[in-house]
Amino acid sequence: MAKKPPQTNGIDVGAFLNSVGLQHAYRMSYVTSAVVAPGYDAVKRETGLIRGEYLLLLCLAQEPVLTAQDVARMTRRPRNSISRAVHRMLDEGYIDRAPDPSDGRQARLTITDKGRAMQARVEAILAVREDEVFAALNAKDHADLDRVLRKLAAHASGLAT
Amino acid sequence: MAKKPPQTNGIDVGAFLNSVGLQHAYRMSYVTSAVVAPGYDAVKRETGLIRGEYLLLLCLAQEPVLTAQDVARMTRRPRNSISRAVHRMLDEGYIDRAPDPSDGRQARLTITDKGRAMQARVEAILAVREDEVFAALNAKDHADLDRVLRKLAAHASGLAT
DNA sequence: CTCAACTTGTTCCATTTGGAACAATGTGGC
DNA sequence: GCCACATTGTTCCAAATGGAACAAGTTGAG
Repeated sequence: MAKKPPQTNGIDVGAFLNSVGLQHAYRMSYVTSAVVAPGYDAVKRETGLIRGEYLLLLCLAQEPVLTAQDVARMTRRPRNSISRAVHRMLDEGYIDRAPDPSDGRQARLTITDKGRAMQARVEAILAVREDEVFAALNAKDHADLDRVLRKLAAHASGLAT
Repeated sequence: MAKKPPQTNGIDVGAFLNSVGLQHAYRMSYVTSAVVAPGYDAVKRETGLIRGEYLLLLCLAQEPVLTAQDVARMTRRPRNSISRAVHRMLDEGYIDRAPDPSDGRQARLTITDKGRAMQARVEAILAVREDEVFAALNAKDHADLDRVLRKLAAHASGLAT
């Protein structure tokens, strides 16, 4: 089944993207949209979780203990979004929260088994779309992209929010 | 003035990003956030334009004539967002609209001189943040990233919305 | 020609989003 | 010890967002 060509009124989106004045940002943003937005929609449709919520689970699946603030910084999302997500994930039993004995302001968040199961489900959903988009790359492309993105992510994490 | 290290409670965001299970998507999304979100905020603060609005201008700066639908596809944004943007940009005198004589449903959008001036201003604002983030890359990184992103963008433009 | 199916642009509405202010707690200079 | 200042998590609220339904227009099969 042939794919409909990405043309509209003679506008070729791919060609357009290759002529934008900004260096990489627009193209990167476009590709990100193509991966993240449909993945986000699929996760929401299939699990009911919204972005801040599954990001919280993904973070807690990587690090055993985090504060809400940690998650906010790791995901570059505002604190109040994470705060809401924490409450909903607590209600669902996907995470636990315990006051930090050494700092009364913050709470230590951990993922539950139920939460870990949901996180695995979410990652599987996200991986489908991701694989579709990155299927265009060969081994060298993958390696190069990986190298550059690691460098960029490390650098960007030091920049102001 | 030294930059505060990107650490919080022992969580190194850069290291975290390099351990995420998803292949490229999360890192790419993170870097995109680091470029696009602050750029978006800066544009909004300095010009009052929101995302759909300046994307519309950027598109029209590249292609002399577009329909609202073209812009929606090029930017992967819903049509109603573009519709709103068109009305506001018309009110501001940044674009013109003329009915398409060959198809009564659609309208031909073009950018005005005033719009082009604003678009240049927006691109300058966006470039500042972009340069900051991509400053971490050397010439080979740039070339590799460019090559891979072009490939990805071309491929993604053929995928479903 | 006719009618069903489709496309464009729009409005309506519920949800998501994030800035700002806030209380509670911790920190550091003196 | 005390007090100004910073930090965490929260609530409130206005704005942005995107799905759904819609009218107007176009297309194509028969």
